[in-house]
Parts: sequence; C-alpha cells; structure tokens
Amino acid sequence: MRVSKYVLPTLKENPSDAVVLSHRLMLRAGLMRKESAGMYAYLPLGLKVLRKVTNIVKEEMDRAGAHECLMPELTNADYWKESGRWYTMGPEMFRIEDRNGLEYALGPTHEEAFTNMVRSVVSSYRDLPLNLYQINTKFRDEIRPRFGVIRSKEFIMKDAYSFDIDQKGLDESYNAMAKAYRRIFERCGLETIPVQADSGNMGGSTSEEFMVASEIGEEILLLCEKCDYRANSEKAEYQRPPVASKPASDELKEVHTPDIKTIEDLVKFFKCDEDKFLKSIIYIADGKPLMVVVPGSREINEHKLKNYVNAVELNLASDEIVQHFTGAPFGFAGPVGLKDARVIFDISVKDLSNAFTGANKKDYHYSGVNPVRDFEIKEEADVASARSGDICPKCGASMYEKKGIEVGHIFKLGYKYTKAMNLTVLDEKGEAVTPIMGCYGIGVNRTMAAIVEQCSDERGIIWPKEVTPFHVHLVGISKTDEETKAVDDIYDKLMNAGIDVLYDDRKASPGFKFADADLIGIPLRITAGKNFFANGELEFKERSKKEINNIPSEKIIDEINNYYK
RNA sequence: CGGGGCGUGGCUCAGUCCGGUAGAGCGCGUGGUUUGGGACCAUGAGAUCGGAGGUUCGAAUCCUCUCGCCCCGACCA
Repeated sequence: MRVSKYVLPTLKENPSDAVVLSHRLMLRAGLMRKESAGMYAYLPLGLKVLRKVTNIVKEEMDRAGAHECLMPELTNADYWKESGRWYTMGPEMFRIEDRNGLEYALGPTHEEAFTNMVRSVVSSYRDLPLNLYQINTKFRDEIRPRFGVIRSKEFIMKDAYSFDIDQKGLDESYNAMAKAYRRIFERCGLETIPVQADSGNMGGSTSEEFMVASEIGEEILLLCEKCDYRANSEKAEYQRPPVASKPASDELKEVHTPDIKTIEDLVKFFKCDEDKFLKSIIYIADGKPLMVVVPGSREINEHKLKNYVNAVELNLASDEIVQHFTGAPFGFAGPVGLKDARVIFDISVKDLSNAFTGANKKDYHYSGVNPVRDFEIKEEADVASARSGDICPKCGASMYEKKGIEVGHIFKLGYKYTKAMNLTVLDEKGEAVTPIMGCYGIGVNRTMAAIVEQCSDERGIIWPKEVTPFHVHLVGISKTDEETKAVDDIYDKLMNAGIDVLYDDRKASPGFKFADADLIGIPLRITAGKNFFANGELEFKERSKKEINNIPSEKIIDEINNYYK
C-alpha cells in the first residue's frame, strides 16, 4: 500500500481528550477516531490490526474445537425474561422497543441467545460436548466509559459457551479454553497474568481472568512473591497475620466519644493507629442481619463475605436496622456485649489486643477491648480484602499488589441458563439431562488497546509480529525520478513476494517519514536511501532496536521472510 | 448520580478576570528553494467563538438555561 493513496491521518500532538497511553497512540497513529463518548470508529490501519487479533482468536478457538456462529445484536426480551435477567440486569442493558411495542435489548452478553439456539439444535447427549462462539459487538450502558477503547459503550467481544453432559465434561471444555487463551495472548505478543477470580453468583466454581499488568488497570491483583498464587483482589485470600500485639493488659472501659463515628474520627480522637479499632459493619444477607468485624485499616471484601455466608443478596444494613440490631445509631457498633447475634470475625481480629470498638450505645466506645476476654469469637472467617504485605494462603510468603486490565475471563457457569431456559438432552438411558455450561470471553478491541499499552516507547507503537498491520514499512528517500523508479521497483518486488508492505512514497523529508514510521510501529522498516542508490543496499531496521543493517537488495526478501518465520 | 475541568479554523492552544474590528503554532492549497530524524521562503483558503435566550450602543468575554467532552468518585457485573 502506498501511503500517498492511503488514509493515514497521523497526529503530531496528543488529542486533548486522550489521557492514557494506548488511547493517545491509537488516535495519533491513525488507527481510530472518536465518534462520541465511548464509541470509536476504526480507520483502515486500525481495522487491519483488529482483524489480525480477531484471526488469532478464531484460529485458536477453532483449534480448541469451538465453532463460530453469529448472533443477532438485537435480542428479543422474551429470552431475557425466561432467564430472569430482564429484571435483574439493571440500567447497564440498552433496552429498546420496535414500533409495535415489542421489547428488545442490544446484546450486552449472549448466554440466553446461545442457550436458546442450542435448545433448538441439540437433542442427544451424542451432540455434546459443544462449544460455540462468536466475535461480535456488545453494548453496555457503562456508568463511565473511559480510557478510549478499554472501557467503551460498544465493544467487540469474543464470547464462547460450552455445553457438556456433566461436570467432568465441563472440566475438559474449561481446560481446553484455559490452554487456548494462553496461546491467544501469547500470539498477540501480550504478557498476561492469569489470576484466580471470583465466579460471581454461580457458586464457587473455577474462574480465571487474564490480566495485563498496567497502571491504568481497573482490577487489583494479589501476587505471591514466592509461589504461583495469583488472584484478583475480589477473590484473593490471605493467612492470619503473625501475632505481634501485646497481651491483654488494659481494662475494658467505656469512653465518651460524642459524634465520633468513622475510623478517621476515632484515629484523631484517640491519637492511635487505625488497626487499634475493631471496625464493625452490619450487613443484611438474604434478609438476615449480621455483623462483620475487621481491623480499622482493612476493607471488608463483600465478594468473599457473600460466598462465605452463601447469600444470594448481600447489602449494607440501613440505619434503622443498625439501630435495631445494636441498639445504637450508625457509628457505634461493636462486638462487645452483643448477645445472640451473628458476628463474623475476620481472621486478622483475634490477635489484636487493647483495642477500641463501638459500645453499641450512642456516643460511646470501649477502650481496652481484648478479643476472647471481652467477647467470644464464635465464627471466624477470611472476609477482609487481602492487601500488599499479606501472607500468601498457599505458601506463607508475602504477597504484593499489581493493577491489571482484564482482557479475558473464563469460568464454569453451571446450570443457571440451561435450567432456567429448560435445555435438556437425552442420555443413553433415554432420560432428560440438563447440560452444564462454561462461559469464555475475550475483549478483542480491549486486547488491541492492551497491546498498545504494553508495546510502545516514547516515539510510538511497536507492534508484535503477529498483529502488525503491515509486515514492512518501506521508506523511500529518492531525489530524482530514476531513484523513485528504483524504489517503486523494490516495492513491486516485495509485493510480488507476498509481503504486506506500507510504502511511504510521499514527497516529504526523511525525518518526517521516520517519525511517522516510528509512531505507526510496524516492526520492520526498510529504507531505500543513499546506500541503495549508490550500491544497491537497503537498510533493514527493527522498530524495537537501534541498529541498522545494510542488506543487498537481492537478499531483502529472504531477510524479511526470515524475520517473520 | 456527586465533585472538578474544558468547549475558539482539521489539530494543539492564547484571548474571557477588566466587553470595543477573532489570534498564534501545526496542518492544508499554490509557487519556488530544499531533502538521512517532524525543512525554508512567499502567498492563500479556512471560525455561525458548542447551542438558545438575555443585558448592552457594542458580547468569544457579563447573566440565565441547555448540549457535548474529559478527569476523580459512587453505583453496577
């Protein structure tokens, strides 16, 4: 492709509304343009990359035995009502009506659609296992789209759904995807961190997220320094911290604390460390109140709590319930003297001593609080969020935090949709069996952005070999018509050899062309300049390296093919 | 939804406080000179100053409303 005939609107300056690296570079390199908040249009160069990523995904999904389909974007509300999600999805789902008042949603995900399709296509255990996928646009009315294509209202996702006759089959389908995902991201040139993740409401089954480490990541990961334990903070467990505190010495005393409610207030009031306070929070789990106690500096992990108490719904209790449950208004709750109430102590609480906590009485706290002595620990669990410095649940070493962009997620979904939508097949005995599902997603354009985020330097993008929009960026620096003709011949020669070439044939200064080449980031730059016109040598430069090699023009095709081998 | 910031040629921004004939750089057109890291000279085109209403002799600038965009947070999965 000749640049003079192509659409390549590179920008020298950063567009004012792009803040993060990948967003800036994708706009500046002419890959895409913003349509509107959270919606982007791909230009030819960007589309080429997107297609490369898409093809890798397809190839690896197919290799793993999945089959590609394409679902409508406009999804009938009936199926959503059948699964119940029409009522539970909330405002994240774009809902529309046709002229007759029939309801639809713009597909935010496609469990229902696939389950429905499989229902009409499959009838025997012999048709299983089945893994179907599509690469299609998803619509989500995000609360706040941001970071360009990383979180947008409309995005491209590969979503796959597996159907197996039993748990063992699901395990196999899941493992095949776990393997395929590793290959996909590796081929994309992306370093991902697979982490254990919370599987949501589906009840304790396996789930793995593929994360790209990044400062702009919206997920927090906990990684062990020694072993391979890696988990999303929603899921991450930790071990009881070593006992460092002094023995119980202080007497339990009531202290007047007028209007001192938050940990922040208390730290100021008592002038001591956050962890001297037993933070006591009241929740309602499936209609029943319970108290959770953690040290002042820790956050309660609602995902872990919800799993631990096995609740479908978990919410913070209202002020009225707090008043009723503890006998005091919000801000003065504590485990001391709380009889017959369910209190869950985080594992980090037991070894605290001479602490403070709410006295379950307006404007009063206790000082000199000592677990066991002053209250019984009937129920203890790991319900606080793990954090940097905490002890690895697996090996006992220390863990650290990293932020990550989620590019893929695989999990064992279970029977939720097959049951709700009444999908059954007949087994060997002729009895109806409900298949079990797995669900596997990849954010395709998010992956593209993550690649840019990870593969760039101060001059621009550095595309990994497998996703580069062109193989070679040919830069011609010719001064005469004869010289131009000679470079044109090289271009033709490369094209005829099946090499995808972007040929900068513009009448521009060399510096201008080099700067554009660096910005666009094609891994190989071939320059036809002085040496070429003098003695037929082309410059061979890798985008990621400094050095330039001079290659006789007759050997250039071999060199290129060798590079891409 | 709460908080903060911003809308001025295609892009980046000045001008707004303190009202008085819309600016710069980049990009673009034309002519010429250049040509190994975003060349130079000359010349030219291009703006309902986000929109509507108001105040005023006069509004990019002041007032009211409104739309859009960005950032932080909450919410949500």
